[in-house]
Amino acid sequence: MSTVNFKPPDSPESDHANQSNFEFPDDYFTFDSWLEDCPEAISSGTTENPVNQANEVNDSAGASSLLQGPAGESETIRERREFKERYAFRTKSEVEILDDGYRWRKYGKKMVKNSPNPRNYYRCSVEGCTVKKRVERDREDPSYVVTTYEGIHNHQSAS
DNA sequence: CGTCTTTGACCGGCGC
DNA sequence: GCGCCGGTCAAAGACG
Repeated sequence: MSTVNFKPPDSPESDHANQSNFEFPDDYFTFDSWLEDCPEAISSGTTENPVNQANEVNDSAGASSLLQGPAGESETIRERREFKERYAFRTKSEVEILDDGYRWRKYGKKMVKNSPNPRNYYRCSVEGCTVKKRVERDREDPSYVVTTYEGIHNHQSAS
């Protein structure tokens, strides 16, 4: 199954636009303001199983670069609150190209040091839509894919 | 013919 | 001041 129809929670009201039944991933997470600002929040009260999931996402994400310096202990990290709506999903899939009903154009690939797997950057093909998508494989579970949506679609599903 | 993938290079920020 | 790292761009090619 390379095609998974699913609608992000930030989607407008076009629920049953052309897909009313979407497969809900095994693992699924949503972040309103990401967790790089308060990594403690997810590790102190939101975690039921601190074995992986949120911890994995947090650790494998860019947050690690902010937390890697326990010696420096910079407190000015949280000064940056310019993030928009960001949603991270952890899905069990063979392929990272999950079709969510929108058209994505890949604009970059990068190898992150924290992960042996490359990270893919996608962007919505629709002009005027600034939604971006970041897809990365799980560091310890190659069968899992971490998809991070950034922004909100200001148009209907184009597909 | 139009659209999208790919790859390397480039850039800016932050850390040291 | 330099180096590292993540993120983005851009040209060429592939593909339908």
